[in-house]
Amino acid sequence: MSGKRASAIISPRLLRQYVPVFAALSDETRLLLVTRLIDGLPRSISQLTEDSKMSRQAMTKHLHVLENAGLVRGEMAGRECLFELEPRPLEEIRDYLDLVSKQWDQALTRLKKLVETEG
Amino acid sequence: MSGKRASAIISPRLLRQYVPVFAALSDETRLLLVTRLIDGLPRSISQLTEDSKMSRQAMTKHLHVLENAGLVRGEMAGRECLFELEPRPLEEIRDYLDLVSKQWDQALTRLKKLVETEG
DNA sequence: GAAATATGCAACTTAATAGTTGCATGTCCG
DNA sequence: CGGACATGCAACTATTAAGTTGCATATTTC
Repeated sequence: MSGKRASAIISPRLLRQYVPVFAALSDETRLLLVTRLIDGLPRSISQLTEDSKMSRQAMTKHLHVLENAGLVRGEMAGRECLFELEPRPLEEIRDYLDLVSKQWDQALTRLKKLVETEG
Repeated sequence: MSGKRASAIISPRLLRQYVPVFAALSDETRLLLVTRLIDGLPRSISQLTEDSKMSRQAMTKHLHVLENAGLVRGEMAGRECLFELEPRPLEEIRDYLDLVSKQWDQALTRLKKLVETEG
């Protein structure tokens, strides 16, 4: 019963999958897009561009970055392209960050114990 | 009792603070650095460079990116500079992602109800 | 069918990022 | 003190990202 060292190792292979997701979220415009699509309602590119100071093409590029990271999904509906949120990747990196956080806490506890034992 | 719409709005001002953190994590080398420092033990730049195929200067730059995002803290100790993890920003964006995730679930529930009512 | 709307594609500019190399400085150890 | 080690600073290159403009195409709507 000597304290389970649950330190589930995070494989580099898995880490690599997170990179494009973090990259997609490392931009204010795209973070705003995500929080805007949070209500589950699909929106067209024009709609999403409307109250922005950016060109439609710039917004389109941002949406493609999000789409390539799997964070949104666009579907043609007539002449417009409707985008909606895809929460899976968000949940994955949240779980990753949660794991890191928990491992950090475990590590601190372990280090503390070590000091007590030695001191 | 018509279903609390707890949709705590996420302020753009707050969102902006997350950008550099996500940016710092949008690189494989830096993600590896974070997971390596997760055990709480400070490590010198040389140590962190050792089993990498990268130059020391490149690694130094990566560490500075992490440091500017508040994710690590470096301190001089004699002739070497020891870096250790600083988990606060990680926890903050985890909480943000958790909020997004929860709002998404709420939104889905709401939409579902709406369909039931109308149908 | 013509006008208005929504989008896609391509070329281009500008700025930022990742990486390199070379050299200078400071610290430890014999 | 002198050599080895650890780091800092600066200049330079190459690649990628963000944004623009212009034009082509498809779809509504009247």
